[in-house]
Amino acid sequence: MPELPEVETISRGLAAVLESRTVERAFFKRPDIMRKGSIKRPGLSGCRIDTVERTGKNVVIRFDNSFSMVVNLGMSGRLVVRRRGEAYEEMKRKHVHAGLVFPDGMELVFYDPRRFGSILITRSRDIRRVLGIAEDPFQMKPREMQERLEGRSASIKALLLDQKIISGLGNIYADETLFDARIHPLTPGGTVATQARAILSSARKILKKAIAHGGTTFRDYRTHDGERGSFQNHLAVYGRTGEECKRCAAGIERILVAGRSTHFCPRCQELTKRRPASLRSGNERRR
DNA sequence: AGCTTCGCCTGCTTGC
DNA sequence: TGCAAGCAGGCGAAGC
Repeated sequence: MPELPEVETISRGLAAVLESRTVERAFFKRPDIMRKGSIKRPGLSGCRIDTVERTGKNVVIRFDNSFSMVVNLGMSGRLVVRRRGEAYEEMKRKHVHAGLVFPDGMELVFYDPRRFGSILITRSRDIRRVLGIAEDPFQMKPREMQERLEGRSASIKALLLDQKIISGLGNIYADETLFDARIHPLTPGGTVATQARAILSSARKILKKAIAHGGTTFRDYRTHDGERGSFQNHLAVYGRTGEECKRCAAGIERILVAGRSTHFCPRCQELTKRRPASLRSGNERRR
């Protein structure tokens, strides 16, 4: 489940290994992993990798011929650099969907068993615009975040997961952010618009810490080296259903919000103010 | 348009 | 032990 910290970790690792390398050839084995709007047959042979960076939850590899390869890892996707053919010793061949081969015998492999991931090749430099996603928590101004929340009746959890509102957060870090900000996940976005600054600052704090730990590995996520992250040992609520809240010792609860399992402390993140019925969403009932 | 649910996909876990 | 059902979830599509 690569979210911003995991993708940042992968991108940094790849940047160190790939930047200034020349591509011998590229391969794309499964057409269905290519995102719609992607350039179909990009000429990547012989071009050089300028930079590897992160945009939202995407790894962006920029080439010197103005092409960019945008990789979304979905939830089980991995990008690993290995000696040619070696990737298959640890990963099933049928799940390797694309890759870049380099002249010195190394290759970058895109592996994704669940195939929720995708690849987009574009000539545009504005990746966020091509993907239709918003700034991430490090880029977004509190004022902008506030405007995006104002008048919204959807739960703050659903809005934090919406990459068009703010990018980079997934299920884990949305829960962790709301715990830190002491906001109940079912709170309608509009009612916490004025807390935009606090939400952003919580998100940044959590994300920074997670990046410092190399991200969170529950099962699938690995760095470009195949290493695990360690932030799962520092999570306050995610995956801790029934365990004690680290702040108040109440039992962490798990409910379904926006179709996602959602973890929170019922005491620290109380749904306090009663809002007008017109703002109340239909599924505030706990399931 | 806003909001919510669904379905894609595989592999691990749970329960009978 | 074996097998089916349940679950995980990013994201786009469909439905309300």
